[in-house]
Amino acid sequence: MSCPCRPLCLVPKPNCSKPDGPLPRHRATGPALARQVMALPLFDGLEHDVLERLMADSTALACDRRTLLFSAGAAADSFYIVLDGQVKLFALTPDGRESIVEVFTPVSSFGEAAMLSMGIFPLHAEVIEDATLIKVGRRAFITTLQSDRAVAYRMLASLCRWHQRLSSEIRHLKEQPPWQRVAEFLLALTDAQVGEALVSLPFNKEILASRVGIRRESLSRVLARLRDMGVRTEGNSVRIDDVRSLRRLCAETGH
Amino acid sequence: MSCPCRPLCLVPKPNCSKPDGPLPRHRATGPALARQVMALPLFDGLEHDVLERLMADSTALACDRRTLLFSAGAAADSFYIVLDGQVKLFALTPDGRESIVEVFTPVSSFGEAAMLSMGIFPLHAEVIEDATLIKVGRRAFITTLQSDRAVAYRMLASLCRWHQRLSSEIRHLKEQPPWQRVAEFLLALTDAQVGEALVSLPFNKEILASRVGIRRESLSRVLARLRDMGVRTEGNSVRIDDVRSLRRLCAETGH
DNA sequence: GGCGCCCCTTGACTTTGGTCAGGGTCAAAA
DNA sequence: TTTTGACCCTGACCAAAGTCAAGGGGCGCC
Repeated sequence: MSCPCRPLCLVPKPNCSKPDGPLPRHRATGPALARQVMALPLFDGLEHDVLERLMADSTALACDRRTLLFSAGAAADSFYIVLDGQVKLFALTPDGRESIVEVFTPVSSFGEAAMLSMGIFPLHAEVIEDATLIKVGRRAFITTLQSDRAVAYRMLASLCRWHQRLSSEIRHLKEQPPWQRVAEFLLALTDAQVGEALVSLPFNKEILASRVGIRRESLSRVLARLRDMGVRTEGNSVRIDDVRSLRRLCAETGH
Repeated sequence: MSCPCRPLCLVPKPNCSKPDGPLPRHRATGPALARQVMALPLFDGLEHDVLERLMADSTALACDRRTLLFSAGAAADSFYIVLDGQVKLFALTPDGRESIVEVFTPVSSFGEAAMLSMGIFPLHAEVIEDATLIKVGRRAFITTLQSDRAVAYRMLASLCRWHQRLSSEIRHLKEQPPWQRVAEFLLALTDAQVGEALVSLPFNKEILASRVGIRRESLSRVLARLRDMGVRTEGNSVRIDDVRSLRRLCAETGH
């Protein structure tokens, strides 16, 4: 579960000759892994040895589906990086239903906010697809922050971007009807600007419904209605006949 | 519009004998103003001279209602602190309606996120109640960030808290029916935990409706329904008969 | 095969929020 | 005084999402 030489040696220095300790269930190791972690907006451009030190105080976790990482109210003394698999952050409504706030896919991180502000997780986190995670402790992280002021600045920018994403989601929830939110979600899965696109849903429909803020029955109906607009969905693969025209439809009046 | 001695001399050092330059339309000046600015979570605990330097490169603005501070797409090379009055951040839907994302009241700040991430404002900002603002330039701010690493850390924490607020709002939008969102909004206006409470709405019903994501007609109906639950509203003052029981109602099933 | 489980879909019905139109109150302007 | 405009409420109607119930298809397992 951990690297042979250190708690977690993800970032061998260029001249390191030791064989990379493979992480369970995750294909990338050593340099490839390092490249992935450094691809996180959070750590983008971080110096090699700073990252090395950070990772040395972290642990890698291999978690099965349905593992509960933490519950709301738990002390947040670390945050997580998703290398593989998926993790959902959700709340429980008083009547026992769960509402999914976010789903994290590789490569992304979550929990920094809770860790740095209140020190308490406000939501529950559960692995929904067998996952490989890195757990980064608060102390190590703060040390890193202080060792290099560029890190703090970069992290600030990264949080700001995230902030924008959240506030645009609020906008969408308020001003778009559900079918447009679904359509935009699908469109976000492809880079294509024109013509046809074939995308595959990153998770099942129950979760997708929760992400766009409707029930799964409504999602079914929405997808049925979208069929008339050239969105054919079978299983978890979706073919969009004309990306451009769908985008136009989404941009039109929420009415 | 600006302080007599400097672009903006909000923070006279203790031994400064110059008279405080009064800001138009804003009661607090000099030390009182400094106290207000330092009350911002963003600047909480900032050293006196650091703040002084920051403010020296800022400008104070007295803006009338309906002033457009910036439009979506404009270059974000500064952010704003609200000392007095109110500013709304909103988007325009394709059919010309506006949806308000946030309303800022004293003392708070906005625009940091846009400034630090993309450098472009994603929303429009308009003064909705005659306001006194401080406009802080990017360069000065970044200098401050770098001069004191504690600032960066504090700002990180502050952004994280904000992040939590946003993500809890997303939760509410998804899992609560409008009447609960309205009720929670009202409850957030009082500190009382039990018994009766008398609150006054910080802005008119049109804006309130937009904040909770419904139309003003719906808000009227919601307020009418809330009357049966002991929420009497006349004008912009609202009396809640039993805070405790209303809170309980809100916590119950969104169903 | 037969069974149960999971995921998804569909239909019938109910509830609710949006839309449109009308009207009321109040205060400032003409 | 009347007029105007800002703000708010209400009713009638409609479209859409939630709810409840039923059922289909795929898949692993005994």
